Amino acid sequence: MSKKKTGSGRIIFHIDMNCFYASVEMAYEPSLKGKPVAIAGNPKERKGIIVTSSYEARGKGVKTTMPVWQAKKLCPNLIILPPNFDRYRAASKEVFRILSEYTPYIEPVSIDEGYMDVTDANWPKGAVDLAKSIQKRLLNELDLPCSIGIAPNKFLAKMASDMKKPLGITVLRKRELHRTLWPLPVEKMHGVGNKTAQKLHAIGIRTIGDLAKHDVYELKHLFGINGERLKNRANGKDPRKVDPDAIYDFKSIGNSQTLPEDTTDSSILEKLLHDLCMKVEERMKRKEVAGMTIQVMIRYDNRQTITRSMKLQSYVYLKEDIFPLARDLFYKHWNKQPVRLLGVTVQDLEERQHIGEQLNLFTYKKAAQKEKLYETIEVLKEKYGENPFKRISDTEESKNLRTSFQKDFLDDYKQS
DNA sequence: TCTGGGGTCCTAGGACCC
DNA sequence: TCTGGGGTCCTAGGACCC
Repeated sequence: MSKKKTGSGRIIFHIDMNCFYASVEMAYEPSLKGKPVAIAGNPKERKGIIVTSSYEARGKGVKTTMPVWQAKKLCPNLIILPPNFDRYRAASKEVFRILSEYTPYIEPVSIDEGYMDVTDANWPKGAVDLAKSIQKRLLNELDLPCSIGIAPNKFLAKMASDMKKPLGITVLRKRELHRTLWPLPVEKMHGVGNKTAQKLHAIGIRTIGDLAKHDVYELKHLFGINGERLKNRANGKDPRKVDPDAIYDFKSIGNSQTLPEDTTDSSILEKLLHDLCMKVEERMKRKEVAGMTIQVMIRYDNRQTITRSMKLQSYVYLKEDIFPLARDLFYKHWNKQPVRLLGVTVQDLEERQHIGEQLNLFTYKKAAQKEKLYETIEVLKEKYGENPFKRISDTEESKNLRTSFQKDFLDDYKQS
């Protein structure tokens, strides 16, 4: 239903949990309330940056991504807690469970924010009252504060939720944009980061209002398709629907890690690469997906970062498949300089049941043209049953078989 | 003793095909 | 005698967000 709705007359909420990680810790340990609290990693492992902080800490100048030592200088009595992601995930689940009692049209955007299309929510007292009810329940039942933006589309709702924190409820109406949205500096706009802000300033655009009125051709020339989109949003236009299924089609799963210290020791690097592949496998198994592209990221001691990727001939999700490929990619492109961070990502994800069939169809169809491959298929069938291509890499032996099969197959296929 | 880790989307160039 | 133009796929990198 929500997907079919057109741009007119929708009521969209953006729910933004205030200082989410810090608030969850305070709900868990109420004695922390009213104190400057920050969530940060361990500085000894070079993960010591502020992830989130309470308003008390922010008041002293503590900001996200700031190194811990700097934050402590600004706020000596800052209480630093290590992140507890399981706890945050559990809290997030509770939040969305409560939201889903109001409407099924919910699109989670991240662990601590989401959109709701409440156009058809049955709430006779109106949107503001509905927002109050949601806010009150999250606070009473979970001890978690949130801000809510109410607007006719996602962009405006997002901007609205940002305007009053904590515990704000803000309505953004289209006809009032000239006094609500347009006076804001353009860098406050969602989608405008540092680089874009610089470029906009260079052509004389300082406020969102300036952007709303600017020549669309110049914007397109400078920013491509994004230029037109930014102008539209500045004018309160955003056609994106609230899509409850958006969370189900992810495009990639990756893990990366900064080393405790920069190194050129290949045994350390290989071990890290291996651990990363294990984590990726674990997450892919949990989500029951597989992917077709492997990407390795290398960040050097000077913070220069490269990514190198490889498209495969079949879907993978097992560490035994991912690791050798990731290792090859790494050694092929590593320039032997000290490494600061490594990352492994699998892209082009598909649900595993779904691709099982695809893979079979593909292999059978092509193989039928190739006499030589019949032999291989027979061997595989003998060993692994009628469906040899579906999942044959669970043992070392079958993995080798499959790899050589693929290689032969591709060579032949290319010649044909 | 500077700057984590999880993502998405867009662009641009080269290879290759017709 | 020389070389168009469209389309897709793959790869790398950049900008942005939380």
